[in-house]
Amino acid sequence: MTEPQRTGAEETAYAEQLIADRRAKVRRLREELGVNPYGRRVDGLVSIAEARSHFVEGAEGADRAVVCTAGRVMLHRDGGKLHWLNIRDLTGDLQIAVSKKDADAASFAVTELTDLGDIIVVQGPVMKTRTGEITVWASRVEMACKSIALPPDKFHGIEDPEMRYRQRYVDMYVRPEVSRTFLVRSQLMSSIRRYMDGRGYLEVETPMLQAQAGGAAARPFITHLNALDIDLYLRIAPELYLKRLLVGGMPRVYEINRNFRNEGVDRSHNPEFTMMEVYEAFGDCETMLDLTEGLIHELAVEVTGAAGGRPLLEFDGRLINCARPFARVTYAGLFEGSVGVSMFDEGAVRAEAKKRGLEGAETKDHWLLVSDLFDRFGEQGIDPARPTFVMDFPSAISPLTRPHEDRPELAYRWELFIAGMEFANSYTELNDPDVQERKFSEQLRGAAVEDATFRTLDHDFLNALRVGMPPAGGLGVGIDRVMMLMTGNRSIRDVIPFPFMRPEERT
RNA sequence: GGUCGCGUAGCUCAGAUGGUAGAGCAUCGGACUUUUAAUCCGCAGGUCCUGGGUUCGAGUCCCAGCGCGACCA
Repeated sequence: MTEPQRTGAEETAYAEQLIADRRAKVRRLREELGVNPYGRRVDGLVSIAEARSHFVEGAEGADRAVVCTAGRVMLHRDGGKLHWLNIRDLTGDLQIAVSKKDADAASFAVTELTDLGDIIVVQGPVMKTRTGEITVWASRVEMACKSIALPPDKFHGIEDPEMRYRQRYVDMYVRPEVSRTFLVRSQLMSSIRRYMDGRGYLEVETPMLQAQAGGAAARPFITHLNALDIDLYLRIAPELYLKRLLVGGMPRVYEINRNFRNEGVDRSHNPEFTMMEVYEAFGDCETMLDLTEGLIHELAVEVTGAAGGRPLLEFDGRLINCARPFARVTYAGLFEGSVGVSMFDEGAVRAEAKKRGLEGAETKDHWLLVSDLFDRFGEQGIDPARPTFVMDFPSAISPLTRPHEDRPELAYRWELFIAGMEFANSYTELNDPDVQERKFSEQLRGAAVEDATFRTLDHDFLNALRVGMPPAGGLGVGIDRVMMLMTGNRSIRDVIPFPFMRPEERT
């Protein structure tokens, strides 16, 4: 580590001067105009979209609708005795004209002290200018909040991706499509819950602080409980607790919440991410497949408006057809097609792994090599433009999954791939406590040294299975990725309002 | 982890071959009652990411580091 770098937290003398200019206007509003630069409660406000909707073609004078609306100042054209402003809220933009003749004197004085980034309240009739722009011809203007921060370029906005994510609150008003994404995300979250609730699934909440981080193969974050002086893990998956609820007698449960994985940060991975997990007693992975296909299809129909037809989502430069049924391929078939050898042939798999320069081609477990090869090359065999279920994963890499009766190397497990990303993962759950215990132990032995510290046998979970869990289907859906697909954003950072960022160093 | 690219005014960006650091927007002062990235006149604004090196001279070339991004493993 060397000297911390200079950051945007420090201001140059010039930036300080620009801010001082803005602070001076705060003072002038107070001292010269007797106006509170930070506003007051306003009743009867309408959104900008609603204000625009009140425009009546041909209406003159008193026939014009008078509205009261508010927004952030995006543009300000000072014409001396006539000011033009463009304001913005979540619903859109609106032009405001403030004429010295038609606005009251206090309002006009406030307008003269209005800068880009301020939030103003405007009242007046809705009309159209001679160039056809819907405009509120202000009779009254109030300062709702004076902004003393320096606004970004009025035309280019913020271009630096880092600053966009760090100052998302600026990014959101500068780029309407950012706010729109979060709006759609919010609506789709409701839709997902409606879909699940409508099918009789109960939404539940299970621990995020766990003494053992189980239910997935991932490195956990470690935290500390002072009261007991013990380390705890942030959960990597809710699976083992949701299954306990099945043991307890809940027939259909789901949880939508954050999981935490101490791994890479890139375009499709955030350290904390939102998953939906679902368990259904007396179901299996086919039950979950129907549920998943229906959900993705329904959401796609909702965002495209393609009622019942073929919802086509534009993503990463291609159209993705979410019409049912989705494609199905087998893991073994995909493996053989992409890698060129049968995954069941250990010798051939090792030879191929060596040829392709994989680590541990001679020493690693056969099925771990298969998994490595599949992750690296197998997914290339999937048509990215078609949602595709990859069926029948190897048992050896699916420790919580029931094996096929007639072919125990294969498990009743599938994953859903769309546009080269994994969207969902589902099992027919293993409910034989003895097989489960054996598989956990095998997995522990196979774990790398650094991972072994996190992998301990969850004895209470095994006890729950001994009490008895009904046969069940289980499902995990990566909600952030669903949102990427549905909103057409290629980066997970664009569907998470505040994605993880390296903390800024301050000197 | 690897490769490539980027880092210059508050913001967005130019700065061939090394030779006094530029524009637009924003700010500040002035003009303007139908503008819409308003326009016009004027002023001001710089740790060229950091450190080292080569050179008479480095924003520019070299080395190292930091940060960000893209692609790849």
